[in-house]
Amino acid sequence: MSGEAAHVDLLQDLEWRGLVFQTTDREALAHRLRQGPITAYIGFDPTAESLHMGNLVGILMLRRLQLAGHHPIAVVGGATGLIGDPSFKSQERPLNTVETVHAWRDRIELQLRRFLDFDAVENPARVVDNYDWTAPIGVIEFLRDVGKHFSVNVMLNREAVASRLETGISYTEFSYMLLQARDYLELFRLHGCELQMGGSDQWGNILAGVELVRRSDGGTAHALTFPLITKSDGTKYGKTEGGAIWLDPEKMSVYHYYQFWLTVEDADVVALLKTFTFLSHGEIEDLAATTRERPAERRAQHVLAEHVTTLTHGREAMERARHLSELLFQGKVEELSRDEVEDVFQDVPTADLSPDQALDIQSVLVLTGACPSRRQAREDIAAGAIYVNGHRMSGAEHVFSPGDCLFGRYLIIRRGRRRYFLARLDR
RNA sequence: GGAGGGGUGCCCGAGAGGCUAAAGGGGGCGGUCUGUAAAAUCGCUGGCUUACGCCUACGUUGGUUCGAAUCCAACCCCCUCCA
Repeated sequence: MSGEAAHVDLLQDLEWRGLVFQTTDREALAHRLRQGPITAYIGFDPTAESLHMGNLVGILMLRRLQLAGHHPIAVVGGATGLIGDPSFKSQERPLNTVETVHAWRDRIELQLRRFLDFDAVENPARVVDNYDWTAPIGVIEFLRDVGKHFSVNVMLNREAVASRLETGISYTEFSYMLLQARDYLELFRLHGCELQMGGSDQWGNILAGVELVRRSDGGTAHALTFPLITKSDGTKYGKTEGGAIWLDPEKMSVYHYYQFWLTVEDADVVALLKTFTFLSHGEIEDLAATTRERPAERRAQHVLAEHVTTLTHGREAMERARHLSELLFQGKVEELSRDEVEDVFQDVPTADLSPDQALDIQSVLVLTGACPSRRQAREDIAAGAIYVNGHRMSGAEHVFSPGDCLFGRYLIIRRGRRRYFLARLDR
């Protein structure tokens, strides 16, 4: 990653990228940032076993901050993850067990470590767990030292909690804000942390921390939120195709991750480049112009997919995904070499079939997961949606012989324009 | 506690004894067109079956009927109003 961002004013860069939604006193924050390195944090609660693309925005915010010479802290919510953030949630969440949350926390910490530089001489990144300072506090101490600074009246008026007043909210989740506020205070005291960032849904929680720092220690703490990412039409990303865009390759293969970024709409691609890459303003403007003038080229999408996939999974994995994409969408599938099939199809749903198994096309489609049922398989074939080894299938009764298979083993199945599946015959 | 209204397929929502695997939307999946885009347009959208057909499905359990999503009873949830 090039560090050209260092030459640009950080706040202005963030604003240009559309990454600033709200801040506490903007001038005060800008002034503080100009004075010299600041310590800032973002929290990540373990609510799943992996982080997703929404979290990536925050991770990259920390990275941008670090590139600009500041000190980033990533907080994993080993404590807050046990409580549950009610912000803008319509329903109370079930409590996960301590074992589950802490297992998730460990995985998430490993993910976070990929994105930040922990060996920087001047400003190494840090990962800390709020469980470390939250678990030891006694109830009485907590209620006296933290609780006394909060007005329930104010908390009830927060937009983030408003919807829950109708459906109900437990005391547990209602307390969440105090824990997060105390995190900020703790980091302010321990590391001189003066800025907390987060998604716009975190504004209330962050402000609670800002106020606690002021009331408790008379300190000045800043807040900055970034907008939650949505498509140009206002809908959420990853709603289709089985949900979230996960950063963990076990949960979403590198190929599918690469494909997600590659197939992004023209209307969204520039905003995504700004949010998810470290490309300079000039580079992004060039790509925007290319998208406008020669959209069919999809330059911006290619650059986006390459950058974000490399960032998340490393260069080698990205190149494999790109290679697979090229083979599947440009090359002739039947021209693949044997090694390429083995190497590159790792990320595609695969069914291993024993030689004595029936190889009629309907069974093969169901076994590979290409079609949910034999009935659907027949319909898909009739609709012309099924290709095997590059040839569109027309008969629903076809039975494959080893001779139909690439290298006597492989049936490369494509459903529709771009979904691939592999059937592999055991030997 | 009392009085009403309601629970239908992935979601919303019609249906009010046979013509209902259940209108219409949305979503999803495909075809065409394209640029692995958007928009448009067409088709499919419970399972098994070449097909006739069979099975499973309208909150749950029973019942009435040749036949029930539709009628009856009990039960479980949800909403509104009254106390």
